[in-house]
Amino acid sequence: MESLNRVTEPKGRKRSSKRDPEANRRLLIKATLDTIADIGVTDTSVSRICERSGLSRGMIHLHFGGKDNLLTAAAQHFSTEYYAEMDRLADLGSDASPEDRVMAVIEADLSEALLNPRSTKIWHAFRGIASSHPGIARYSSTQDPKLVETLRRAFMEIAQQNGHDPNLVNDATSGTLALLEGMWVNYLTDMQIFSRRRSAELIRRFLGGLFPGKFML
Amino acid sequence: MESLNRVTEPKGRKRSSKRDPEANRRLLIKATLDTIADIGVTDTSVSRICERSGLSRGMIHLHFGGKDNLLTAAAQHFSTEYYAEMDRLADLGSDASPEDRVMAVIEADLSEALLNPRSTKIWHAFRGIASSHPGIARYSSTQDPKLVETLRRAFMEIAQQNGHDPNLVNDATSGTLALLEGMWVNYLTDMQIFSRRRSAELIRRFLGGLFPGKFML
DNA sequence: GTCTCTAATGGACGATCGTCCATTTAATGT
DNA sequence: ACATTAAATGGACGATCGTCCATTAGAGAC
Repeated sequence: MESLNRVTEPKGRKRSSKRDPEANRRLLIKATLDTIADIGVTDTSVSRICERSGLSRGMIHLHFGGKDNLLTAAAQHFSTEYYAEMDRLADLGSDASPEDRVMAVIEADLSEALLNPRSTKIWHAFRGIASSHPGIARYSSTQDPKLVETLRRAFMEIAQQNGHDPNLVNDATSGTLALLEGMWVNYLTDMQIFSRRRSAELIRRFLGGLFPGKFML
Repeated sequence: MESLNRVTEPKGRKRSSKRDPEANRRLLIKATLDTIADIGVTDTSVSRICERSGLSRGMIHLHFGGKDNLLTAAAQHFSTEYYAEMDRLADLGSDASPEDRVMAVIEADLSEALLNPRSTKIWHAFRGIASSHPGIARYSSTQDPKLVETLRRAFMEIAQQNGHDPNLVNDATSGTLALLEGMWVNYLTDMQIFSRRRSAELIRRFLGGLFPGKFML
């Protein structure tokens, strides 16, 4: 964001310990997400966010201009963080086999780092209000272009070894994302019963059927 | 509900045209669901529900004892209606082939009767607040026992013709429901792009991979 | 008609909502 | 040390929230 690196800033110190607007901005966003995960969007009010962050009530209007903008910023932050973590977990080098790369995405999406009580609650809360909140809808899509491209490229490599029809790659990509979506819902519905391993193996099995001879255990 | 059929009631007349508590109950539930679909759960207030139903503000407390109970009743009603319509659309006789029965469920779930703007918005709105609203969580599951059993039975018949491992049936059932879940999300995210036909064919393709020789076009 | 009982009304109520701003506090420049 | 500027505070404000209840209206029973 902040494009100018203030030349007056000495050493590597982060400003001067107090009065850090940027840190407070982030603190508010974090408090918002935590509150949503704890008590739900419906009960997430300005007062509640402030009391959790330890900041005063005026800060939201000061830094975001209103509650709606804070919510949108929180949704954007959450989405960005999610895909950044996905990149970190699933980005094997391009020397890895396409099957391994696909499975890396699946296992990353089902890992505790991405799929946990906090993130599922936040994710579904945002999705639930997205229809009536255009600003949030922009960040509640599961079809991140980069992730889609990663999957598509991998499936393409697998498919062109044999002679499959062109829609196969599209279907494999959409189907994989849809299956993962379903797994998140299963996790939200009953976290006790849910098994990350079984979920990953289920998806592998579906892909194995789609690409005979591939995705075997 | 009303266990006694008041003997004094003449003919088939519905009470006496005015003063119909049961109708008002249903009217309130319908107004609640419509409001949620229109402006979202967050903005769905007692006042808004009443103004839409044309009834007075006291009715909610009178018939449901509070807003929370009304919301829960609305979620239950919606869920019941959904599965009733699913039954109506997908219940081929048991003389139909298991493949046809599975595809009937899939096509029903993707039909305009079940998958439309109103129902997707309501469904995801309820799911979004389910985590912080135990009463609603009970009706936001996608794993309706009867529907699961229908699919499981059909996949069982398909599987036991060949000699597959026992987990195949469970995986096929869970996977089909997960894929449908993902399709609903796709529909919510972008209704313009969504295609019912392509979605159904995608799921069929995945099942075709799982059961070689079956689910062919 | 009168009595009885319940459905239904609509406003009162305190609590809380989100917004906004006068004021205070802290850091920087001179 | 003082002036300047930005960050941060916390309470005032009107609007709206959900609940509750005194009251009115309507439909049998007698």
